[in-house]
Amino acid sequence: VPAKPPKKKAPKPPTAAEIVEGFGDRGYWLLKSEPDAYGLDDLERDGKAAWTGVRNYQARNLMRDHMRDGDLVLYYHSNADPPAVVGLARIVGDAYPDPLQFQSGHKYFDPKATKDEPRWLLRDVAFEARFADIVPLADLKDDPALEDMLVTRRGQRLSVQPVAEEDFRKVCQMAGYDQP
DNA sequence: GCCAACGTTGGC
DNA sequence: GCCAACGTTGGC
Repeated sequence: VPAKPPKKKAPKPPTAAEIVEGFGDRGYWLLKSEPDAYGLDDLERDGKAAWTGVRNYQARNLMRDHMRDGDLVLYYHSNADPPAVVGLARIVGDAYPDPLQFQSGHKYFDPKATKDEPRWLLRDVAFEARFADIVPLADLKDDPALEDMLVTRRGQRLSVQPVAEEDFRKVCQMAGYDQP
């Protein structure tokens, strides 16, 4: 009888669903935004913004089913130099339909969405803080403690990612930001 | 600008 | 339900 192949030691990194399961009273997230499109500067100026334009089902489901009022957000600049977590935001209120899905001709128009059966939802997001020291993606990848963060994983494109509380705290620490 | 890694679409 | 083609994301 051939021996069983040795058990692979490689521990499977947690999925988004598993990270969400670990949430307590408050959830933690990472939201990606391109600074040229809507950066932390814009959110600071506006104070609060509707997080429009999410057109990915997994991201939508996370926003709809698992985000809660008061959850905290790592604000991440993608397509930036360097890509980095640049500050904090906060989820405000409940999910509601993304109005852009109904605007014919808009980039985010969805012909299959109706007001009775909207397809895309969003949340409002409020400015919370700007990090004195941004935390580049490269630094997140360099830290073994953060290897379970979705954003550090190869090929991960989700623009709405749950973050484990300990990872959230660690990133704040790296940013020189005292407990939110 | 390149391109790997995805997600979506649509023919069959 | 399969899967090739296509479009997008986003680091590098």
